[in-house]
Amino acid sequence: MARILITSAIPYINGIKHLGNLVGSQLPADLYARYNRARGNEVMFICATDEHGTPAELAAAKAGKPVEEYCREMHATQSELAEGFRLSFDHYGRSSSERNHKLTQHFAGKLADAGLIEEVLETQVYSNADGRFLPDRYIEGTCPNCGSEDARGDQCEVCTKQLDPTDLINPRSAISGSTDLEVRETKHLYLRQSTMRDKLDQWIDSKTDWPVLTTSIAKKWLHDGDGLRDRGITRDLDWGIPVKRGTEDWPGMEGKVFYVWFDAPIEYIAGTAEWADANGKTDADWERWWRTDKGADDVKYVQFMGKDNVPFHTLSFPATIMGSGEPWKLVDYIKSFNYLNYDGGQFSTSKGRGVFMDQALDILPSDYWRWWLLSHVPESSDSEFTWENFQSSVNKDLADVLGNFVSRVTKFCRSKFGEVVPEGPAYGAAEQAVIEALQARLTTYQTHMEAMEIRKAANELRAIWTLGNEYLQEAAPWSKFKEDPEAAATSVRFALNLIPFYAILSEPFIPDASKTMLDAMNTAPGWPDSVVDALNALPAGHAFTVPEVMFAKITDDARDEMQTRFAGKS
RNA sequence: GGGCCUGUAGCUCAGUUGGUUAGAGCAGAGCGCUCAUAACGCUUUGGUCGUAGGUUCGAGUCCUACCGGGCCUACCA
Repeated sequence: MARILITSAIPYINGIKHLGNLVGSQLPADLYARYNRARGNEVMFICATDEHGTPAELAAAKAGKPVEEYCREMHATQSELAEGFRLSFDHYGRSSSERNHKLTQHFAGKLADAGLIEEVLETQVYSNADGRFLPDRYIEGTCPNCGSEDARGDQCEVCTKQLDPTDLINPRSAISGSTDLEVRETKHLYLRQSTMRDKLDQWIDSKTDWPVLTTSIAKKWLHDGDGLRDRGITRDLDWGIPVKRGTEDWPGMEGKVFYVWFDAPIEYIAGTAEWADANGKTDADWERWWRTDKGADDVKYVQFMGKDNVPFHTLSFPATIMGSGEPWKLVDYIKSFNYLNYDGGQFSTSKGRGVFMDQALDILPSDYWRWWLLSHVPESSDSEFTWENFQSSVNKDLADVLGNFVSRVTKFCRSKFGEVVPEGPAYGAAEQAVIEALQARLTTYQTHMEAMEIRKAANELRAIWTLGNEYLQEAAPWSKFKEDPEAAATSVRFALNLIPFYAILSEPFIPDASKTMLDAMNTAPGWPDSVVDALNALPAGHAFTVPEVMFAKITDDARDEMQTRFAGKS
């Protein structure tokens, strides 16, 4: 039995996430977690909300709430939505937790002890009206290059020229519009990750099986220009983890907090500690996942994330781990994803364009979304959500191929034999042929799931469902029944046995439907290590019930209505 | 500007280290079945693999240029 540690990139706190966010990390991570649990592996699956940073403060201010209260409420909301999508986290933590405070400060202390922290005096733009330092992109003004009036402090979107905030003509705060800005000196801590470049480079080179998307981004950062640059890990903000060196104050850093990208990945570890706290476990119980000196040697650690998160997970976080000099677990595999677009463009929170997690669950059950999203997950390039495609997948794959299979088998049995598994002679050549086909496809399915080739796994699963319909067509128990009811009974018994088999294989993709199938068949088997045994599991005389329609189809009218509703406003 | 990814049938995508007639699902056409959510099964029509060159006995697969789409570019997270 293997031990698998799984983390999903932690979603930012400032609002409800859209389907693109969901499919880019949490959903595939959940698929992998469910699969590994089903195979009998010991799984620790951690996610959390990422709560610090300027946008969180601004979102709270906009909502008219103290930032702490805002984050607590949004965490509750996101937790609820995660449950709605059946994301099976062992713990859904918060980066603002006490555990993360302690651990982040601990890492900073260790890095400082190792000589990897440098204090840097820099100048930044301060807004008197807003009472805060402004990140570069929160400063707007006229572009000195093209004259556009909405250039940002980091780059002009019109002419794409890279800018420095002080380049802007008539600079103003993007938050308040105030022009009462001044340049102030402020001291910050930098992580000297440039000194670890060669070590990180070798480490990345050793990961030959990682997706190209992952390694190419890491390589770019390692070798672009002068190579990996040092990175500021503190900010002048109120909301965040106070800068401390371990448990000691850090002279000169009073009133400053750690930068969200320093503390966010540490929350993976802290979140596991939160799990222990929440479940009456000891420190040893979470440390055996993270400390190679305390039992984590045999752990396989897999991270899931969108491509925008790759630099932090391939470079900054490993630099933190390695630089600490302590035996923390490093990631073994990074599965990264491209973006999901929406109907010919991008999802847009501000324009209300696209489907957000809460809306999705209002419209249709989570299994519908899970199936479409996972079977179209943007693995090799950006992919696109269209309502036609969604409707076709749901109606064809779920309703027609799987749902209708369950329906036709159970209803036929009920009308001819009652709601019990009929007997009939032993399986013959026809059944044997199906068993062999299933065994081959099951092996392929497992290979894809283990390799996290999600689209291919979904295709294989669909092909496994199709085998049931092919069998029925060939066996035609409705014809046999007229001359040889016993032979028909065997066919029906075999087909009924396929239902729990399908339920188990499908569970990582569509957990609710899986449960419906198992409940209807009144059974709860484990993973089918042997297809023959699995298809003999339900004996003659076993009672079952005919389930309700498992997947209602999406009509053209409903589809058109949703397409209009979520088109957004320009 | 630089880097990376991507362009294969109407649509969504597979195509392992270059090797005989380029595959799947959906959509379309035909046939069959009638147990089932007018569902299912079988057969079948669609592609000079973005364009132009090059390497090779042989290229969707490697190289170059160009065209199109996307992402990243370190103070949004």
